[in-house]
Amino acid sequence: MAGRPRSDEAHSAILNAAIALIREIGYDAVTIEGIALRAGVGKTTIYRRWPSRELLVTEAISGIVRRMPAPDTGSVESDVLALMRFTTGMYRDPGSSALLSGLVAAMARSTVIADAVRNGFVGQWRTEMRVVLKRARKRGDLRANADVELALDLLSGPLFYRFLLIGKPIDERFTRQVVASVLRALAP
Amino acid sequence: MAGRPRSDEAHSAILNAAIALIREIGYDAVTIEGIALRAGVGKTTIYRRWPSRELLVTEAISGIVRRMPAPDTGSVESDVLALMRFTTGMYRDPGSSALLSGLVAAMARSTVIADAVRNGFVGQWRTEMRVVLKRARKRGDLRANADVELALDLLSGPLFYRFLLIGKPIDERFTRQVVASVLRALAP
DNA sequence: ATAATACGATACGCTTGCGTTTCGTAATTG
DNA sequence: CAATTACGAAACGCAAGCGTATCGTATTAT
Repeated sequence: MAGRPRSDEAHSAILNAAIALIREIGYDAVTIEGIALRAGVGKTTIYRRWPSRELLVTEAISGIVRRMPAPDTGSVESDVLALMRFTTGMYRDPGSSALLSGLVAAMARSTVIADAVRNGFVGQWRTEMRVVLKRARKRGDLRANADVELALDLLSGPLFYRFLLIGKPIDERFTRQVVASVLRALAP
Repeated sequence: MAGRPRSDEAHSAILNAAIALIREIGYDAVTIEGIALRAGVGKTTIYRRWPSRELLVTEAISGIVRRMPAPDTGSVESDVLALMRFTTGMYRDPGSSALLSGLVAAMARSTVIADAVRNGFVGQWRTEMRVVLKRARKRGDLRANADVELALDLLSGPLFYRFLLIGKPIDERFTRQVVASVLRALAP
């Protein structure tokens, strides 16, 4: 076979433009034409690769996953805090509010996007935190019957809620308070 | 002055149609024309009352507030649970996912809508829960220095997070686990 | 009765984005 | 060099919703 190969440059330019636009104007407001313009690419190039905006965005979301810390300091509290700070770091990023809220809205309407998000950074975070908590439990720093899955929700939930619904700052003090409370609840 | 008065019927029909549509198709997909059609009303009638979709929806949101329980059973746990069940009841309502996620996305882009939501059912719930927790603290069922505002986030957050982001059921068991954990963390 | 205002309905011109097609150019294989 | 495929750019017809204007009708105060 012959022919010009598809440009990897264009591919990633499109994905990056998609994420940037979601951050700036929200998922629902993002258009294929807008992405093409931002990426410096013809619409044709996009349609050749993705049949729908949904699948494009799904792939873009999956690419958001950054390297996540896998802390093991010997102290539950500092391990947990390290992962919590990864979350708060994300929240501090300008545009993350539009990004996250747009994704949440899209998730409510599309199982494909919902799965992509849950298997993406959300799932990864939970996986790492699960390791930290199980290790702590085995070590006796948490109750033997402590429910790890519940703990994940207790830790992430308040930040997520405060960030998206209440709109108050997720500062270090708040984060520490949440961690301390949850660890106290699960203490032996 | 003379002239036909504005129809209260039309007014509430429009607001109801707006809420129903947000539930069904999400905030971003709701159009003025759709609302007019659903309400059995001319577009003119809508534009005569609201200058923008945003303000219309803001007023509709403010109307969502239902009567909220103000429990005082003598037991912290059952008081808290009563208010928590008010929340879970909302979540159980079909379409509440699209409603809430759509509002969250809108809040990220409009301070007006954000304020309406926060002063609406969210604020009311927090007000009631605040009363319950402060009473419990005064009674000595919670630590004297228990942070009530933090407790509100610890209680609502996990449900909100699980509902919108994780997509797992908010059943009675989960609710009880959250309440028990938070009360344990704040116990004297 | 008459003037004033709101009503639902319908049509208007306008804009935006859709998904497709066409074009001349660029890159790759054989 | 020839065949093939991707590229960016531009134009296409189409559909939806915008906000406004114009109907004839209905409801009120004077």
